[in-house]
Amino acid sequence: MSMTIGLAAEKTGCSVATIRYYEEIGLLGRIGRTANGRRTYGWPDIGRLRLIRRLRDLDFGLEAIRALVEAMHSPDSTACLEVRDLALGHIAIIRSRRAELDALEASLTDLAASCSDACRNGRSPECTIIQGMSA
Amino acid sequence: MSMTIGLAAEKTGCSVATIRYYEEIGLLGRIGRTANGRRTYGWPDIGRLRLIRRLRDLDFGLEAIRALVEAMHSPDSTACLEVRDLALGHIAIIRSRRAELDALEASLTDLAASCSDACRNGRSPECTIIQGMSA
DNA sequence: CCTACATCCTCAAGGAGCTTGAGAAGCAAG
DNA sequence: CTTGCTTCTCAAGCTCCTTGAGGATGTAGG
Repeated sequence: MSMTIGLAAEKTGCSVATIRYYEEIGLLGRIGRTANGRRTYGWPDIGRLRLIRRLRDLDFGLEAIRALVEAMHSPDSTACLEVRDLALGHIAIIRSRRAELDALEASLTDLAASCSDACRNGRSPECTIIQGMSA
Repeated sequence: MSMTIGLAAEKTGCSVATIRYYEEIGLLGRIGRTANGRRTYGWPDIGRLRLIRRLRDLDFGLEAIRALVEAMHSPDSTACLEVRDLALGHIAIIRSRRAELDALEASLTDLAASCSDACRNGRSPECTIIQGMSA
């Protein structure tokens, strides 16, 4: 029923060090200890870690996760709906990031093309990069 | 001809602190000083800063930028072609990142939808999130 | 029972790319 | 002269962990 940190790491996909870190910053609540001071994890802990891991995979920040986890432990919680709203908000962020990436790709493509054109034979004064240096 | 750091910041779009940081990590080479120890920037410095800034906007890492900047100062340099190759390599990275974002968005959309379905009236045991907690 | 070796513990620092702050000094304008 | 902006030098903080040192414990094999 109660596992060592290594086992918990296996079951959750978090590294041992990461689990300790999450505890340190207060994401896990109280974690039990054996007589000799080793951490012990039960199923609720595993579930919590898995949830955290999933939300991290979804690119939520630790503060957002902390808020959610806390919401889930308050009795009158509508945590589920909160999660949904956070997810929806997050989608907006992702879309704008993707737009940035698209712009980035276009710029880089241009850059590479102009380099190829101008610098076919090595360094050229026409090169956009070199221009950036001196302008 | 020679500007204060504040002016340089204005002209390059880097913050004052960032410019000092770039100097500290050796991206700028030698920066002049006035008699009382204030930094002075000439046009070549401005150009170099602008280039760095542009490459950062394009999401190049500082180490890559350092390599490029150094290449540009070596006499036999084909820096321009190097930049082009780096740009091309970078495009690949960007594409894979965008793919990740796409997957992320899909997951979040699913998540939000399942929340909406299951938790229309507040917390529900069916909710994927709540399941994550206890499973 | 003894010896490896794996796992655990607690600090502490590192990494990327800056930002922010403290505390002090200089410079220009009113 | 005073006010207020800019500059200076450290130094620490941010995010999210990872890596390492140094030491104690648990487990398996001989």
